[in-house]
Amino acid sequence: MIKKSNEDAFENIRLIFTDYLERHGHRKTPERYTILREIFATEGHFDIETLYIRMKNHKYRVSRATLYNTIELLLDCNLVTKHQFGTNYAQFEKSTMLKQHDHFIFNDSGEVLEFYDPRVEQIREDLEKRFGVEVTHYALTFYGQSKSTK
Amino acid sequence: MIKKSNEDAFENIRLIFTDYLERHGHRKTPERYTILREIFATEGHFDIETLYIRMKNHKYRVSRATLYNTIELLLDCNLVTKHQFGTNYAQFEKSTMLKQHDHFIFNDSGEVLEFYDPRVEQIREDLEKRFGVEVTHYALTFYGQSKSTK
DNA sequence: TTAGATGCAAACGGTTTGCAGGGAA
DNA sequence: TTCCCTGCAAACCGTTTGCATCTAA
Repeated sequence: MIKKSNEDAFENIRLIFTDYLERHGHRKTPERYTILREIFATEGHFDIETLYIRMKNHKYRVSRATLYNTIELLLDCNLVTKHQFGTNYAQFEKSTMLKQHDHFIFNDSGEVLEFYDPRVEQIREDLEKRFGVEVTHYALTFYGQSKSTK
Repeated sequence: MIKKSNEDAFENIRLIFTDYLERHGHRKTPERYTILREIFATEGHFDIETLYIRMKNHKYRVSRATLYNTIELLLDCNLVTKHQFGTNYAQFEKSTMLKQHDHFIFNDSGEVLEFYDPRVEQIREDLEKRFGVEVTHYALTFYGQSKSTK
């Protein structure tokens, strides 16, 4: 399922996860690696229910409880990022750790566009100085629609 | 409860709401105005449950269903703004329509700081040009903690 | 008079929890 | 062998919905 050219990259992800599990005294169960693999084989954003269905379709025996549990670990070691785009359920995406980006959400379809603007980083730095705080993470999300042709 | 100096401002809010209700053929019920008053007598952010408890304490007979219903109307006429700060429940605040601002959330306490940075507006404009979209609203939220004294 | 609004309680749906059985170490 | 982890199902909790009653228009 994963393209040959991505095998090495995924192997690296695996190692990061393994290292995290070992350092925290967590067991390296097959379920955890299966979930990791499924997530990194997925493009774009996903929610727990979608992931659950997808894994069921792939004939993996997995429970929602384990999905929630494992996602928590993946968030903790920064392999996955969590979003709350104004809906009542959480959405996730695998972290690239390379390309920082923010989101534009289409009001009608919920479709997600990604963009990057370096000025966010400046805002963050000024904020930290102004209030004497330390930013651990942030979310910048725009909502809207295609420009109506006037 | 509302200071004399704010009476005029609130009267103006009332008029905006009345106008909205009339234009949309909605009834001007006492419940709706009571909820409006309670919200505008509140500083900072609130959630539905908190508002419900507060109104019960003030001996107002009100149901959660009506709160959700009325909040929907207040959102629609831009008198109230909705936030989803990563929790699984929504938070709201009365709109000032004057001071645009964004948020910093303390990871531990959930306390909310407000700040303003004009560069967000520039990012928005560039985004609209770049993708040919129209932004209806947005959210910029930073999360973190007080800087550790080194 | 009557259609829209309210209060109440049940239903809904995403997430969390309790627990018996299973498997990594 | 130990006890952490899993699957399952029930519990949880914020939000939505159904319905009988009420009331603004």
